[in-house]
Amino acid sequence: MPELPEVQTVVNSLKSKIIELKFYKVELIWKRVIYNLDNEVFVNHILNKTILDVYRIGKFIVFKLDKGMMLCHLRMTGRLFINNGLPNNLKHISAYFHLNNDKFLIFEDIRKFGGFMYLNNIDIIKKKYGVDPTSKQFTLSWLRKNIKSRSRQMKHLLLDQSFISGLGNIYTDEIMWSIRVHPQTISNTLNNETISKLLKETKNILLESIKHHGTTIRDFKFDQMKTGRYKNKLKVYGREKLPCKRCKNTIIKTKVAGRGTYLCPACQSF
DNA sequence: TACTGTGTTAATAC
DNA sequence: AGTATTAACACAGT
Repeated sequence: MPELPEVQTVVNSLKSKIIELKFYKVELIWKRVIYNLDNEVFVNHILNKTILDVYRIGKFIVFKLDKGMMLCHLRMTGRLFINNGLPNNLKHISAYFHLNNDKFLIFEDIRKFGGFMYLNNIDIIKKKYGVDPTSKQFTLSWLRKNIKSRSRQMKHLLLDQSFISGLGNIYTDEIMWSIRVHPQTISNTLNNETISKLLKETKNILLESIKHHGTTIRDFKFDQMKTGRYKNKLKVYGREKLPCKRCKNTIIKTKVAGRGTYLCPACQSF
């Protein structure tokens, strides 16, 4: 499931191949693939626009155009890649964009939850989404203040995109394990030392995962079917019934914030 | 056949 | 106001 490192990996894989190009033709196969506008209006906005930059905000891939911007969200199974031609089987292709170098930007999405937006400016997104954990704003003083002023289960809080933008189910479990905090711990009970660890480990885990091109459990692919290697580095996610890599106790799978949650009941005490 | 997982939003409840 | 819970979306996999 694409979270911050996976989205960054897709951005990195697209960037060198798409900058300076234009959308020559757009085909929206899945009719609900545009989140915020009528399909026709969306197409008219991006057609013949030059792509000036590609970057990430939270879990959004942003295509900066010479007027406005196009955002893509992969949700759970979205794959976005450049291809020389169209695939033979269009069954899971939600949309494709014919580029003016005769290649295609293809959006494949088995579950069809992913999609696109066109925006004139980024203010709406900036207002709605929280601090990016790889940005300069993600500091100890910010984290302390905002964790202690809330009374929420830690996993719930970390998953809240309006608080920190970019984390999902895999990395929240990894972060909680690495700082030895039970995911149901209430945020305002964390001490300063633990919050420091949270800051450091969040950055470490995300940057390390980006280095390994993210985590592929099942669906995540980038750049024509390449997979991320961070799965081999996961300490707790997906390790139900296996020994904890720290204390050898058995990892359990439970439900927190409505999500499947992996944890070590011995070193993440509650 | 029925259930699960997964990101996000909307609706609802406390 | 702040927080938690559930359903909905759509589909493959079990």
